[in-house]
Amino acid sequence: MKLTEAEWQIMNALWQKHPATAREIRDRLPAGINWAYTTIKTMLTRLVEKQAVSEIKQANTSVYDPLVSQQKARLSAFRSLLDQAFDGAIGPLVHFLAEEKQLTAREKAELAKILESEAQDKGE
Amino acid sequence: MKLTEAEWQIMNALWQKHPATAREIRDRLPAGINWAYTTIKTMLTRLVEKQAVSEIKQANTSVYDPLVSQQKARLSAFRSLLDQAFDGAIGPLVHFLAEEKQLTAREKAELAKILESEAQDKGE
DNA sequence: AAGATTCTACTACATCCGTAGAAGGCGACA
DNA sequence: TGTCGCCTTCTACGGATGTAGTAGAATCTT
Repeated sequence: MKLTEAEWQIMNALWQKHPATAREIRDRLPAGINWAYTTIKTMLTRLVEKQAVSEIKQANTSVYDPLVSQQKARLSAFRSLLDQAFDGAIGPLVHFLAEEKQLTAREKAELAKILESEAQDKGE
Repeated sequence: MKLTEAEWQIMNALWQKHPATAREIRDRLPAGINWAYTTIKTMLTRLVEKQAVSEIKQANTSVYDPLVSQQKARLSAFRSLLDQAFDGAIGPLVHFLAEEKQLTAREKAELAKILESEAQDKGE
């Protein structure tokens, strides 16, 4: 399930709270995004075709629900990034993160802490 | 510098070893990608327009060099992913990685180890 | 110097993506 | 019952993207 940039916006709004109508989604889009109502509808239609969301008509108004979980969409995006930009492996990503001055030490520490405790839990 | 999927393929081949000619790039693309020579050229032209690579003509053949480093391209892709799929923050990504069963404990541990030593080095 | 090979520049074209207008249906309300 | 406001579906359109063919120039090979 590959989402486009605009579709991510919609999905993000939908995951936030659902089911939701097109208008609700629109109101929940980040400030700065001011799409016409019909634009939202168009994208919802496409997402329904893609089976990323479901649509049910209540009276004359459609309400939408995500069919793919945020977790799943994130995984897919994450894997794509890995494949495309990091040789498909965690190793190069780690390397990159370590090198990357633009991530603060705090961010790195946070990342490290959680991952470490996780790894211990599971053992390996 | 936003690269498309196909452009990443080209850039990956180019970063691997450069300068390189179109033909060399072509030969270095992952098995499974079998683009026509002219397809490579088209994309190189577009990358030159975008100023992602430079082109110098040696005799009648162009040789190409990356103008954006792999590190920079990676950063940009990483940030995009963060913004698009993880609320622009490391936190949610961490959360995701921790939850994600599909990353092995080994991968997580590896990630954690490097990040931790990094964070300590730098202090914050 | 003819022929084969290889390169470049230009053009093409289907599909996807972002974005939205137009037109018509329906319930609320004066 | 006319019309206001919101909803829906259908249609559109320019630009980006993936993919490549064609034609002619340059170079190698005998």
